[in-house]
Amino acid sequence: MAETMKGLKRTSRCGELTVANVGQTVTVMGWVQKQRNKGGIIFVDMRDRAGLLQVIFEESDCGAESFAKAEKLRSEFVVAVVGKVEKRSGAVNENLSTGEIEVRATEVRILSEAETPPFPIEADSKTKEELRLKYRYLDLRRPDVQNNLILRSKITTTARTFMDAEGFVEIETPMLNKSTPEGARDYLVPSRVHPGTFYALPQSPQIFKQLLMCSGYDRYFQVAKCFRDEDLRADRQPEFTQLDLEMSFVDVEDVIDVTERMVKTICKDAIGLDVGLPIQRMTWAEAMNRYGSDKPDTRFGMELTDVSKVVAGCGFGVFTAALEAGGSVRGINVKGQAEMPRKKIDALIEFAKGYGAKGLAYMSIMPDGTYKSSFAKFMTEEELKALAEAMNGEVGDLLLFAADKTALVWSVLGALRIEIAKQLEMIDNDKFNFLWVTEFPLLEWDEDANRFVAMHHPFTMPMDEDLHLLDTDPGKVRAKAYDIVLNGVELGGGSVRIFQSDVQEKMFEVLGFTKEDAYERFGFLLNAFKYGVPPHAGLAIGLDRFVMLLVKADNIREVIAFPKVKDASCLMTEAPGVVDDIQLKDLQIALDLQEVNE
RNA sequence: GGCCCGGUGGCUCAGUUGGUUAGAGCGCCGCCCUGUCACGGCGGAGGUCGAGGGUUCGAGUCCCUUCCGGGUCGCCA
Repeated sequence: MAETMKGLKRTSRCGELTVANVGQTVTVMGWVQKQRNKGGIIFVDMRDRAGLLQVIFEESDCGAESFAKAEKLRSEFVVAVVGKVEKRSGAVNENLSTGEIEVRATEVRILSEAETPPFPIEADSKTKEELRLKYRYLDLRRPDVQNNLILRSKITTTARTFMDAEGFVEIETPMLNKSTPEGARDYLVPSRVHPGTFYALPQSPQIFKQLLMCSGYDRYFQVAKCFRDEDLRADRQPEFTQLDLEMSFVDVEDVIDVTERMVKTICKDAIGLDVGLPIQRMTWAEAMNRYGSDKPDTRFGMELTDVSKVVAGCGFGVFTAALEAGGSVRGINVKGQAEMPRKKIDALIEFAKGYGAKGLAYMSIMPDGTYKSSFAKFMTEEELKALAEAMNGEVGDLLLFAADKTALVWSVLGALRIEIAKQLEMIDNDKFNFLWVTEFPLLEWDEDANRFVAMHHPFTMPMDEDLHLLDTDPGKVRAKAYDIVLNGVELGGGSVRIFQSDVQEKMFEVLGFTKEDAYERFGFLLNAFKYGVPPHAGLAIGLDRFVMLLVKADNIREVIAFPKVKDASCLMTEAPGVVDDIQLKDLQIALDLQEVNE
């Protein structure tokens, strides 16, 4: 039934034609968006990745055979049309880029017929994501997803061009690697040739790019696919892409400089956004104290205030107990929300509990100047007044407090601050606030493992002025590590790497690795360092998140062609799947599946 | 693993304190229509209410279990 395109050659995309093409005879090919049959005249909207084009069929132009075919056209048929570009004699369609013109068909061929799709192929889809992902090949026809992927392609091209001009060499690193537990779970790939052994897919090209520095490539860049077998989120997929770079003979400033110029170039190219340089910087300590987060959203205020000193010795046991346990009491001031209904406050308390808070203390400054508070009866009028003043509380404000271990207080208020800002629509969606967060702690204490773990990774260089603390007070050591944050989302991060073996050994020691452990896992890197290693540093930017934020998508799946769903499966291919016994036998793998009950 | 939200014709949704034969818009199918573009007119088809069990005279609605999708905490060096 379907016809061939023999003898025809496409002359342009549907959406690319303009008034400049009027008078030309063109051949266009694409999908039928919509057919409108008026009887003696038929309008067909054709669609390709460039946009829509109206084709007009009249029997006097195209002959009886083509007219009969035009009558048969249904949505998503693939057609080739030969015709002449004309200025519309009817009304102009303001909504279309091709709205001033149309193609008067002289011939049509039906290259492929189509069943009615399970959901409409149109922008701003209202269809359930489940269905869209099952038929992703249809969903990918929709103009908004197409625009996202086309923009993504443009961004990687811009990044490559920029990095090339800056003297970076793009080098591919292996997908099949040795597993180095520590950090995220690895995706494992069994080896057939070496039964019982496994490759691991890379969580990042970290070690390889450091080795490339040892090998003298000086400046490395890669659009790198990475894999982490962890649970998904709206901005997290098990496989994702990083704009990954590493540089030799540099320090923090050099990496920040080249990165922010790359980011600026990409933003300008992709969406015409001017990013002012230098990008604002904030130390990790300042970010935590002001925003309760190491990736603060600076598009709105409502910053945290430490009131530990103000409430010290007050009569409210929840506050004093937290302080005695070495924690702190901090609050946020929700301006003008003194009258927030009890029900909404309770919901916020529940929200805080989700982050591990035992509760939230609140205090409203009423219009008559009195305080309505969950803890008023435990405090004197003077204490309440001092607290309100410390919070810059004015009439009409709602003050919310958390008291606990400081890390928990930060996390609770940091999350609460964002939740409230969303509820009260305090966030300007047109803003793109970039921020560098610097001077991260080198280590963090792992309660479960009862030891320090690297906050970034074990090759991160301590700050020069904190080096001496590595022996005496490792928890206080700050690292030459930096994250770039956009609108409260961690866009990327990196660090200066340790290149002196004595510092590296000390680091492993603090992490509780024996020399044998260290060599077992990273021997090739440590050995490489013996043969002349340049000081080096690098960074990686999450490409998927970057694109997501630039197109204002609300999840990362909108900028990935074939994403996985929450449980890391693919609704279209149904991956992961079971494999043949023959394949398993080849790999000498026996399954030992546990019944999942309880 | 925990918590929260959702699942009703192809799509998006409505469905009251449990009560006749489960509705709407869009889409789809047929006929008509020479300037439509959210085309229009006339007619029509299409539903195991995610699945299983229970309560009840009676369940889309209440209860239990389970599957699927989303958000989030844990997790993500």
